[in-house]
Amino acid sequence: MEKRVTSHDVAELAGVSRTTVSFVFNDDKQYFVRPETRQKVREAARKLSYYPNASARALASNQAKAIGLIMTRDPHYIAADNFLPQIIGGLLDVVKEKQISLLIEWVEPGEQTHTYLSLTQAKHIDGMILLTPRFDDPGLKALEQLGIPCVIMGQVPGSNLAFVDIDNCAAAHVAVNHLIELGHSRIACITNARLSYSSASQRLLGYRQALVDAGLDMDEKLIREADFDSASGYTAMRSLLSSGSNFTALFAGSDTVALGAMAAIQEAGLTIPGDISIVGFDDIPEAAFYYPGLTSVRVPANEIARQSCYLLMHLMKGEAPASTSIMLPTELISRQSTCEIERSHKHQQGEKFVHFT
Amino acid sequence: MEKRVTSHDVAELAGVSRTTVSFVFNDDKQYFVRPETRQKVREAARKLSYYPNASARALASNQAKAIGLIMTRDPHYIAADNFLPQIIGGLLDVVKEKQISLLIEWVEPGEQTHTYLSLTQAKHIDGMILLTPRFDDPGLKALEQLGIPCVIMGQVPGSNLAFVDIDNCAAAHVAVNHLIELGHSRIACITNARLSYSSASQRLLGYRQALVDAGLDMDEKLIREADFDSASGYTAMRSLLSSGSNFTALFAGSDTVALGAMAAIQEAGLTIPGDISIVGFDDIPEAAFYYPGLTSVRVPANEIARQSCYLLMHLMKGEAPASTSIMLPTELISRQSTCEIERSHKHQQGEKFVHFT
DNA sequence: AAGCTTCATTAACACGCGTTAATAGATTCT
DNA sequence: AGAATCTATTAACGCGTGTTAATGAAGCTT
Repeated sequence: MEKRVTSHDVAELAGVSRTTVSFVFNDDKQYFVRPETRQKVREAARKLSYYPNASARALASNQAKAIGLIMTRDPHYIAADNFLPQIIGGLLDVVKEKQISLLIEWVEPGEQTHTYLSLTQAKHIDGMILLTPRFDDPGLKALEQLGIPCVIMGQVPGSNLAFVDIDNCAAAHVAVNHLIELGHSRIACITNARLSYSSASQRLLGYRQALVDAGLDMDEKLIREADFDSASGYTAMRSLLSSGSNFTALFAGSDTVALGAMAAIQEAGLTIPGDISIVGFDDIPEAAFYYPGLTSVRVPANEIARQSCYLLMHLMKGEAPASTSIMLPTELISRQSTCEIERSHKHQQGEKFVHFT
Repeated sequence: MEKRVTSHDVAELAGVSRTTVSFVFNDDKQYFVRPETRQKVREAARKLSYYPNASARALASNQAKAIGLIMTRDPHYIAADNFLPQIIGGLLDVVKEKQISLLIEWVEPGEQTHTYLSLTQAKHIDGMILLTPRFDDPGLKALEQLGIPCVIMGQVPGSNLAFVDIDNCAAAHVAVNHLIELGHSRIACITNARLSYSSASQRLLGYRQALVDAGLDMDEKLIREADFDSASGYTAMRSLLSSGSNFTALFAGSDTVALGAMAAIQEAGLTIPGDISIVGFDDIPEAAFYYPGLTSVRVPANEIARQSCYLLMHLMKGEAPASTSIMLPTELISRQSTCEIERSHKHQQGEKFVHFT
C-alpha cells in the first residue's frame, strides 16, 4: 500500500511551502509566484505524479466543481430515450471545457425534495440541471426557496427557476399547420409522454390550437397518450387504427413514438405518406433515415444542453445572467413522410426518395 | 447566508457527541448505540434537515462513494449512440440501489492515462467502468499496474483488467451464418466503428470466419468501415452500391449503422429484403420498429451494465469476485429484413409484415 | 467491597487542501 | 541612510467528517 502523494510532498521536493504549491495549482492571479518557482513546483508534481485530492479541495473551498444532470423518469424509460445521448454529448462538451465533473442521477417520484436537497446540501454538486421534470414536482419549490443554482431543461409553469426550452406549443402548432396546409383535416395525435410532463401537454396544446385556428373540428377520439418509447407509439397507433375513426395524418409528440406508429401503420398494410402523413418531433439524428424519412420538428438538443450548462455556471458564480429563461428556435424539417392529401389516392409504389439532410 | 448544518449541530441538539452522530449515520454495527439514543439523533437531524457533507466524508473515509462511466468517443458520436441510454439506465438502477453516485466523463484521445489517474488518484471516484475503449488505449496499462478498480465494457486483448462483454465474434458468426443459411453468398459488411474499437474488429472477424467456414469467397471490396452513426452507414452503403460489386445481403455492425444503410438502399429504389437482406447488431429497442423490422443480434445492454456495476463494486471492496471476466449470451432475433435469396426474384410489393416482438 | 467484564459514549487526532494575515527580502522614494 | 512600498513566500487555521483509543457507567463475580 503506497502512501498517497500530497501537496506536502510536492512542496518538500520543490523546496517551497505547501501554500505555494496550492497557489500554483490554482493559478491564483492574486498572489504572484515567480515563474521560476512555479516551474519548480510543476516539475516536482510531475515527478511524483501528484493529483490534488478532489474531496479535500471541495471541502476547503466549498465548491464541488461538479454539476448534476437529474432525471425524473425511471430507468426503463431512460433506456428508450433517444434524446438523451444528444443532451449528454452537449453537456460533456461544456463541462470538459470548464474542468468540472458531471454527475447523473435518477430521482424516484416522491423522493424529489429529499434527493435535490441531499445532492446540493451535501455538496456533492454545486448546481443541477433538471431534465424535463413533471408539473407536480414538489421539490422545485424547495430549490427555489433555498436559492440553489438550478436550471430546468423544459418548463414548469408556476416555477421561477431558470430554464432553457423551446416553444413546444408554437412548434407543435407549426408542425400541425404543415399538415393542414397539405390539405389534411382529420389529424390524429399521439403524445410523447403522459401529460404530467409539460412538454407533452404543451405539444398537445399546440396541436389543439392549430386545429382550432384552422377552423377544423376537434375529435378527442383521435388523441392518444404514449409513454416515451416506440412500443407505446405502436400500441397507440394500433388503437387508433382499430377505433374506426378515420384520419389521414398523424402528429406524433416525438420521433421515437412516431417510429412505433409508423410500424403499426405499415404492418396494417397502409402506406406512408400515401394513406397517412406523419410529422414527428425532436428530429433525432435517426429521423432522416427512417423509412420514409420522417418530417419532424428539429429541436436543437445540443444547444439546449450547452446553454443550460452555461446558464447554470453563471448562476453558480452568483452572477446575474443576462436572462434567466432561454427559448431556443425550432425548425420544421420536411422529409418524405408527409404529402398533400390528394396524393393519397394516387399510386405510391416505386417512388424514389431523396434525403434532405 | 445561512450557516451550514453540521454533525456538530445535530450532536448538540440531541445532547450527544459528534462521534455518536457519526455512528448513527453510518449504521456502524461495531459500536452499539442505544436505540433510544439513535432515535434522538435521527430526530435532531430531521429537525435541522441535516445532510452529511459528502466531501468531508470522502476525505475522512477515503471513499468517494462514486463510480465513473468513462467514454472514449467524442461528444459528437456520443450523441448518436443509441446504445448509451440502455447502459445508463442499467447503471443508474444499480448505483441507486447501492447508494452511490455515477459520474460521466469523456476522455480525449491522448489524454487517457492522465484522465484515468486523475479521476481515481484524486478520489473523485472509487472505481471506473470503461465503455468500449480502443485497442491502443495506453491508459489501461497504468490502471492495471496501479490496481485501480476498473471494469471494461467490452474487451481489450492483452489487458488483464476485468471485463463484461459478449462474444462479438461468435455472435457475428451466427448472424452472418443466418444469411448464409438463407442462401446468400455475396454478403457485404459495414462495421459499427473504426477497427481500433475492439467490438468492431471482433464483429468483422466473426463475419470473415463465417464466410470461410461456409467455404465462400471473401471479397474485400464488400467491406466498409462506418463510424457509429447512421450517416456513416448511409455513406458506406452508397459507396457499396456505386462500387459495382453485387451482393444480396448485408451484415451491419450495429443497428444504428444498419438504419443508415437501409435508407441508402431504399433511396436507390431497391427493396429490403427483396433485393438485399440485412442483419443488424445490438437490437436496440427501435430495431423492431424499423421498416422493415430489423433482424438483429440481441445484446443484453441492461444486463451488461448491471453486471459491470456489480463486478466493479466487488473489486472496490477488495473482494476477489467469482470471476473477473463475464461473458453474456446473445441471441439472433429474426424479423422482416432477412429472407431467402430465392425470394429476391419474386415480386415484393404489397407484402404484409408481422412484428415478432 | 474490590476487581473484572460488557456496554455506551466521547475526546482527540487525521484526512488534504484553500486561504488569510503575517513575514522577510528586495526595491524605490525622500 | 532610513522609511515606505512592493514582491514572493509561508505559518497557521478551518473545512466537516471518520475513526481509534480511552473513559465512564453499570452489572456481575469472588
